[in-house]
Amino acid sequence: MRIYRRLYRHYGDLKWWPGESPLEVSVGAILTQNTAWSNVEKAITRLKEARSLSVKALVRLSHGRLARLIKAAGYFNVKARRLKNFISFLESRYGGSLKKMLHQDLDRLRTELLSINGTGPETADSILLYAAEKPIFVVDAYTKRILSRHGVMPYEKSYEEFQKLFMVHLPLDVPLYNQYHAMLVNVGKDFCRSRPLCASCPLNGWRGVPPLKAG
DNA sequence: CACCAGGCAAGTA
DNA sequence: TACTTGCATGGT
Repeated sequence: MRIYRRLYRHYGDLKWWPGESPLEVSVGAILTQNTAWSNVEKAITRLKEARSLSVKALVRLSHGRLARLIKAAGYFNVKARRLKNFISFLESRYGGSLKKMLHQDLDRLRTELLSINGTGPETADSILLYAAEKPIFVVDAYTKRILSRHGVMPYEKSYEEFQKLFMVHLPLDVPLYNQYHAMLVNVGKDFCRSRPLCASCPLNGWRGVPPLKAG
């Protein structure tokens, strides 16, 4: 896509990575559901301080203790349950080996992840791309907002429709999808927060769509 | 003070 | 199938 090149000219290589290990990436993917990443970082930090960012520790933790540790990420009761669901699946099906679980082929792993209660399409694809390094495009709120705003696809189209749009126009390439997603998140943060910022968005003029005007 | 942030599942009609 | 609602903290 030409949008990619336009964004690349603006940002250059980002080499974005939302975690230091596959487990940290997976935990972060669940914690960031409808939540600012800055709050997720606080929760991850608490988990590390408590030496609890490991499969064994997470299995051992009670719901209440886990919920307290991740409090800063919001929805802590829901997310504690979802983390437990993920870890329980890992324990029972793979003896706690995340590596083994992530080693499968993309389609099987995606189906498995989606079968876990609390892991929807975006969470599953984040784990697939960033933890398992499988070539799947991650669609998030920024992606839908930015593409619909610039007249590429209506906002109400499904997750899979947005995902297909990227994947039929681009090669299956992990670093490419990583870079593209990172750039879209940055566009969202850098230019979609207010109208004055919007005016300098690198995508303005795409398909003739002008920046938003005041009023 | 109000509003929003890198979703998802469960309930309702 | 297609809405609607609950979940919750921290930043602006």
